[in-house]
Amino acid sequence: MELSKNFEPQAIDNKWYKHWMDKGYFNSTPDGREAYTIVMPPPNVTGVLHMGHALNNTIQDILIRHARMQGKNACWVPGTDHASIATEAKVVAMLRERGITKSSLTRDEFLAYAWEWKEKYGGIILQQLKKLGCSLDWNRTSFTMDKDYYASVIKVFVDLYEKGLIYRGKRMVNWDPVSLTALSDEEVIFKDVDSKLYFVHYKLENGDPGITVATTRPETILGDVAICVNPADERYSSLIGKEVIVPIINRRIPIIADEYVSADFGTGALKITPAHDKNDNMLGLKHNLKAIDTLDVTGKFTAEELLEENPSELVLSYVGTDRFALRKKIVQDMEELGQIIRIEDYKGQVGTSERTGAVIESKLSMQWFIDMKKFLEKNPQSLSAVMDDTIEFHPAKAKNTYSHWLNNIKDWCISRQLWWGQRIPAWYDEEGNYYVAATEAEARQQAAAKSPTFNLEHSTLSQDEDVLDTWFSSWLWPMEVFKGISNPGNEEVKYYYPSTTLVTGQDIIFFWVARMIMAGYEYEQEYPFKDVYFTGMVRDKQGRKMSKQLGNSPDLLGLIDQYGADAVRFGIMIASPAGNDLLFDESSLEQGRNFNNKLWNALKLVKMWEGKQTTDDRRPTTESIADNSHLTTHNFAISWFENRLAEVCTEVDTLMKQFRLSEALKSVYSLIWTDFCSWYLEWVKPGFEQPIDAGVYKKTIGFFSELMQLLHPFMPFVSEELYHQLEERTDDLCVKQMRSYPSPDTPILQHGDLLKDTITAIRDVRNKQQVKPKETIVLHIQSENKHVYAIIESLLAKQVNASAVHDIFEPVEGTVTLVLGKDKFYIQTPQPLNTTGQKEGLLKELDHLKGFLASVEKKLGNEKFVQNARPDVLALEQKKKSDAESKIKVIEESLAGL
RNA sequence: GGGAGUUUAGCUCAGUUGGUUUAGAGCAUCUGCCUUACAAGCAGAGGGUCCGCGGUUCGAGCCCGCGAACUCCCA
Repeated sequence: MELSKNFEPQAIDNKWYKHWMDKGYFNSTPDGREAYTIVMPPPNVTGVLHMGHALNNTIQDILIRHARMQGKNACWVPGTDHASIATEAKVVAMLRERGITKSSLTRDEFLAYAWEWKEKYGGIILQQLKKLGCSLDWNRTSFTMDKDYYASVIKVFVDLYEKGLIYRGKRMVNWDPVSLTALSDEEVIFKDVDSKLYFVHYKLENGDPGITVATTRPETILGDVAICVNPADERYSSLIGKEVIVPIINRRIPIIADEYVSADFGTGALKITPAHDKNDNMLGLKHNLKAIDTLDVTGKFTAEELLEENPSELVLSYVGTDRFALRKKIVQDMEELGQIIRIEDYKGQVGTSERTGAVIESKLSMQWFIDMKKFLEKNPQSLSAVMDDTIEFHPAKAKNTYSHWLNNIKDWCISRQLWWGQRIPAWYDEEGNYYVAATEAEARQQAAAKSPTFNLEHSTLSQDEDVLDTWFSSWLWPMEVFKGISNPGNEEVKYYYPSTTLVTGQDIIFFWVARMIMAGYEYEQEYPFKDVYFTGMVRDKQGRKMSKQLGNSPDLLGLIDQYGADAVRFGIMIASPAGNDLLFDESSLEQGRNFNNKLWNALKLVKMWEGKQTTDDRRPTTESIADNSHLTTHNFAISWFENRLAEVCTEVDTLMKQFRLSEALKSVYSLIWTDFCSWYLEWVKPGFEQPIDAGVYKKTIGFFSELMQLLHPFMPFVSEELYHQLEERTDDLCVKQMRSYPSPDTPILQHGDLLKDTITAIRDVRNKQQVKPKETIVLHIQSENKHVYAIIESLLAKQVNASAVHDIFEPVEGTVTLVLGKDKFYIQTPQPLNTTGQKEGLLKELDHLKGFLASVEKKLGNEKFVQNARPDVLALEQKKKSDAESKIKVIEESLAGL
């Protein structure tokens, strides 16, 4: 069969993915083998495949394929996350395009649209992962809103409520006035903004001048309940305890003192608006101040809580004005009253919604919370397991971040004012009492038992309108994908839980990793995963985050079409150590494609030998060449590569265990390209039109196959294809088990290094002497290790195009001298010598050696070093000295001969 | 404002309790090659004040202190 000029991945990728699926290689069921489990971080149903997913899932696929080839029962679970806020926003936007507003729909009608949307777009990302070659057990695909999953989330809520770990309370939340929901601190992004600092004067009751405060938010002034100064601030000590009048609304408020206020910011006086600022709220609670809310849920002015103060017409005219317009209006009105002293430019920060971009309002709101301190006290292993490496973080430095968060943990607000998600299982009676239960029927039973006015037949209960935070469902993911919550103790969860490795982004270490660990200890009394591999952020080559706004996210599917999935995987992995950001550059994909092509061409070379084999009985068989004394040209090459392969396999195994995947790939890459293609294949390659030894051919096919196996976890498609191209097979590489490798034979590897170094050095001489590739040289070797050169001599001659090699004991006149270690080479070239270049080279080398020798002698001349250094270090330094001295001698001799 | 991390060749990164030849790799660069697997290639080469300053030590890229720049997290 004719092989194409270059490797063409497109047809091959699809063919093999289908074949693997047909064979069911990715499916896992519990058996007697050790399980290797990964639960995929479920992507949002709103997502499309981007570089972050590609990085994350390539890593997981490498780990799972490696485990599968090592005889583990590999199980990689796919799935998606319902992503309340993001999905609801998408659905609302879709409805808006169709001219439908959310408020015109009932909850059920809206949810019907949401499900429709999810069915249509929700699985796209998982389909795209198939293109990347991800070996997922598709039978196990889960979704955080599946029926059982939904029920398990509700079950956990009820359970935690009954354990006293969930409470309901009015708390200051980050309110998004656009999506009309509370956000967690983690969903708020702080941005630097140019704003103004307004200096507002509050008069004393009797109309005398009072106190001036500096504020960035004058629109909240109608909710002011106090002015606060630092008790040590002498400027204001006489005013403490007096009352001032709030402009416009003319409310009398006290001047109080608290050390919280810093005297050197603004005027040193702070207005207190407990309903609209976190710190003010904290001070309000401390000083027993009322909170007066003046903004509604959409951020517009409301006078509802001002009515008992008989507000003026001016105040009432503000009703319905948006907070930013209100700021302008109130400033204008206060300027007219002469109460704005001055306005300064100010650089401040505002919190914005991660999802909608809206400026966040701090707002008092009734929400559901988890008491995280109590939860942690109940499950202290959540922290200790990470700190003592029961759960290992890669890189370990992520432990710092983790412990810092757990040690400063705050209560988790788990309610969201949305419809898409698990609805909070709390039911309210007409008197405002509430009952937490999995079903309404159970809630009714509770109500009947607790409330004398509740009538089981006639009274009605209404369910809480809110849904739970998405993380409140995904923290159960490693358990519930195996039905660990909905069907506790079942065979699957017993087999697969805890999972082996989690691969996720450092950015969700609190949102998700920490909470999964906490939930794992609460419900399975065991950690959810043994190792956590953190990926960094994907950036463009200028180091900018990838984002839609910048338009610097590459089209991944386009890249896969262009370069092939293996090349994309290679490009992503070659430079992304654990925890480091990946600076994505398309040129690394090119490197991957070139690598594919190199493999393809090596295949073409080997296939050329298929029909041109010969057996030579004079040589020892290639199967039994353990004894060095029998080494000849061909079987030295074989023996060397066999040992080199064993060495790298061991190395890769160690690197994989340490999660240094990028380095493991580098090792495989250079083993294939440099050791196999550039050295080994050249060494065993027969001359033009010559046949190859049948034993050598057989060995070469074997090596090539083993290299493909080593490469397979990283580049599954090309390796499977070549594995089948090399020989007719009845098995597939995908599930082929790794063999164990003996420890390599060091002398053979050293001989190989000597051979390679000698070839390179002589080629350098040829280059510098401008010897044409086709011209031959004659080589004279002066060495004490003649038996070593006897083994490698013919390979050496072939690789440097020497017509003859002679062992000699005396320098040869009229030749180029090359010094390597203690060995000397005299190279006879066809042209006259370029002695200047040679002299320069030798002088440079001499200079380097003398400098080196000086540094070693300085060390050895230091009495304290000789006294303190370990004996082996001392011996080494002495060896360095004698080596350098003898090399210098050799070079000086050579120079004298020039 | 608080905390963490990073800084090694033009770029991206290794460098494992301080000593293994006055620092390694890949990519990029330069030179020579259309050598019969591969120009998406082959052969060879050049390239570093290990961020700066001070300290500990016989010995520092590695340990300690101060400083600089960048990044991330939290407020």
